[in-house]
Amino acid sequence: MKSYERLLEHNIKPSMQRIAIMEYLMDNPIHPSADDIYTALSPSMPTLSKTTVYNTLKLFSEQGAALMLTIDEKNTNFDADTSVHSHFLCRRCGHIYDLKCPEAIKQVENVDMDGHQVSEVHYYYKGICKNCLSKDKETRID
Amino acid sequence: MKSYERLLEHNIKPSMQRIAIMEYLMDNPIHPSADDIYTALSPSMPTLSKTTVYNTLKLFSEQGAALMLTIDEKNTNFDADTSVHSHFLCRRCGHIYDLKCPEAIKQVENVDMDGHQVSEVHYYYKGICKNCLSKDKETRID
DNA sequence: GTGCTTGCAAATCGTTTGCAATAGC
DNA sequence: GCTATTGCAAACGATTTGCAAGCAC
Repeated sequence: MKSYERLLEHNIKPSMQRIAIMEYLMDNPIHPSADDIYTALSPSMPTLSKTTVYNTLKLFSEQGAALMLTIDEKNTNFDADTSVHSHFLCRRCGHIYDLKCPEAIKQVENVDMDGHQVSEVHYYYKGICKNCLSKDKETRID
Repeated sequence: MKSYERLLEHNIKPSMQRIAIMEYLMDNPIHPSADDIYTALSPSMPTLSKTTVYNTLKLFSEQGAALMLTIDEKNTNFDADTSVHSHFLCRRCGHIYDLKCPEAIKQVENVDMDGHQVSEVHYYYKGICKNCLSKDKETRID
């Protein structure tokens, strides 16, 4: 069970709840919010509380086991993929896409940060996603 | 008066409140929150309401006259400098620093965005700032 | 049984909404 | 006078807190 090992790797003591939340994050790379996770797990874990979801996600991000994304002004979103990559938020449909981090950027970390010690990097892009763009084309009257 | 012209440039009809808020943003490039701005202006504008500050900042960011930063999970911060640059948040003191956007990154926009139409770019770094680092050194017992 | 984890209910707080009062052309 | 802007009070909603109960070693 991958999620279990993932917790150990990040010095997080496993519990039923923690395993379930990590598993959900790893199996559903859709950048869910705390509420999304609670709603998804609640049916199969009726005693799960939202507080536990919040506590657990906070723990994960502190331990580096998940990324806390603040790309969407309305919600905090979570990502089990902690490798260096960028995110794109569609202003129309609200989806968050993963983007390869452009090669040019990868070199940049820890270089020329003006003396600050960097431990987290977030590259956010916002606009209209290609799916919403193509819907525009379909319905346009030329 | 610079802030007045700035509003016109972005098709924002000037008003006392809008001018004051833009002026505060331009004169205080400390990435204030809505509440910071309200608190700062309130003494000299006793009838100013927080609602107006929120409405105005929303308008500014929609019109491209200011950036809405979501680097800090707790607060939304605003920046009158809309040129391409990065931000660094110190986890210890909470300050947000402007950073030159590394040359390598500047080229990247609108390139290889996987077909998505990008209208906003946010580069966020988090960690411990150089000032907090040097305080650590002073008090360390070697 | 000690300490960590969980979960409920209540509180918090930044932000938004509804709507009436006001200002500007 | 008509339209946009402002501001108050109330609502909202995501997240946090206090604390009691449960679990694990």
